[in-house]
This record gives sequence, structure tokens and C-alpha cells, in this order.
Amino acid sequence: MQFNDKVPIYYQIKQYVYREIIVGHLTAGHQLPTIRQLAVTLTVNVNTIQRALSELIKENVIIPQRGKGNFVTTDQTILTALKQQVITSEFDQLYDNLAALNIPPATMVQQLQIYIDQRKDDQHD
Amino acid sequence: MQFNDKVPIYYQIKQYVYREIIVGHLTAGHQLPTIRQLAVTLTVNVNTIQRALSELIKENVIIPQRGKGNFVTTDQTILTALKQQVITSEFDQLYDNLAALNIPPATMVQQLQIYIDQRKDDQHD
DNA sequence: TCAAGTGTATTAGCTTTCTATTACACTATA
DNA sequence: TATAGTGTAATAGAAAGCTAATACACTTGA
Repeated sequence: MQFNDKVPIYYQIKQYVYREIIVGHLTAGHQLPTIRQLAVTLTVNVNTIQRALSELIKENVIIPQRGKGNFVTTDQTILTALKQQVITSEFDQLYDNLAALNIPPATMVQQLQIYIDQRKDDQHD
Repeated sequence: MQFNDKVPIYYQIKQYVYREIIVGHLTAGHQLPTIRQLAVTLTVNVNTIQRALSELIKENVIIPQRGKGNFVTTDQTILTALKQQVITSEFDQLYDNLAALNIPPATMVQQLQIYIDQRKDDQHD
């Protein structure tokens, strides 16, 4: 996994777990990799993993069980809300940044379409 | 100006200057506010401003003149490239993050359209 | 010439983040 | 019961970012 050095690692790990849950690699009630396993996999210190997970625990997204491991919540309300939040925040970010460039909303959609079309063409590698 | 505490302030200021140039609040050859003025306006230390500007200077986006001030480059090649880079990087970020959620490109456009429509409706405040 | 306003540089100290290490509490199982 | 594997906690040190303060180099204009 690659980290952006402009953002705290623990925060990026938190976002990573969000994505793993939303994509379905981690499903309701299932166990996460061990904190120590995650530390090895992501080549990061145990404390940094713990810092990320402690925030997810506060949010009731994952449930810790001493001596056993960490588990994804089975509360579907939380899980469906999570998906909406993460996706919406992506669009929020794009919208705000492009609006700051005086780009009108209709143009944002057009430009995204153009960007994606170009990306398809550029796949000749 | 509001800063995101997850990203270095100097970096956000750099992005801010990019936007001011692209939007046209700062035009080719024109003088930027003084470093000390910027420090007051953004309620940030002079050194933090200096750190942001030093990167813009390395990129030849702004040109410093000792005893006079900092000026936006008159090199149109740099300025037009800048605009493209900034806008493209916004789409890059959105694309990567949504792709990580297994959202196909066509859906991204649809969802952005829906998001923008909702935002219009929500303007009833 | 001199004073005020520029950019530039340096030092010191604080806070946050990350790492390394050690220790402890709990669970499962041999 | 003992051991290995969990989460949890605390301490110390390094690095990055930010602030505060001071000083210096250059330009402009009175």
C-alpha cells in the first residue's frame, strides 16, 4: 500500500478500512486482520494501526473483542450510512474544489465525461 | 481562510495560490500580496507563507524580486499548463477513489449528475 | 543619505505523527 | 494449567510542521 505523505498515515488507514468494507472485502460481522498482521502488511507500526482502529471503534464501525480480534459491525444502519458518507464526501470535495475555480456545475459533469473518455483512449499501453 | 488540519498549511496555501491564478484574481506579471500581508490575512506565520511560496518559485509560477515583491510569471506556457494540471488532478483523485470502491467510470458520471441535481434542490435555505 | 518596505535566512521551542519497545489483560486451546 | 495469540496501554525518541523572534540584503522614495 502506498501512503500520501501529505496526510497522516493513521488517517489513510482509516479510509482504507472504510473502502474495504464498502467494496465488500470485509463484510458485516467478519474479523479484520490482526493489528499485528495489519502492521506487517502495511509496513507500519502497531501503534499507528491502533490509532486508526480506535477511531473506527469510536464510530462503532468495528467492534473490538479482547483476546479475539476486531470485527466489522453487524449494524446495517451504520454500514449503509457509511457507504453514503464516503461516496458523498468524494463528490463534495470535487465540487468544492472545482467551484473554487469558477467552474459551473453543468461543466463539471461534461469535463468528467471528457476526462473518462480520454482515460479510455489512453489505455493503449 | 479555513485550513484542513489533515494537510500541511503550507501545502494548502500553495494550492490556494494556484486557484487564485487560475480563477484570474492574480494575473500574469502582477504582484502578489506581500509575504507579511499574506501572513496577516491568512493568520499564519511568515515562515509558513515563505515555505509555500518557495515551492511556487521553484516551479517558476511566481518570480521573487528582492526588495520589491513576488510576481506571477508572464510565461503563458507555464500558466496554461498549470490550469490543466490542477483540474486534471481533481479528476484523477475522484477517479482513483471511486475506482477503489468498484464504481465503474460510466456510473461516476451518472452519480455526479445526481449529486449536482440534489445540491440544486437543497439550495432551499 | 536614510528610513520604510520588500524578500531571505537562522535559531529555538512547541505540537503532532510515527516508531520502537515493553508490559499487561483477555481468550482459546493443547 | 500453560502457552500462544489476541487487544490495550505507556514510555521514550525521531522527524515534520508551525510559530516567534531576530537579523540581513535589497529597493524605493522622501
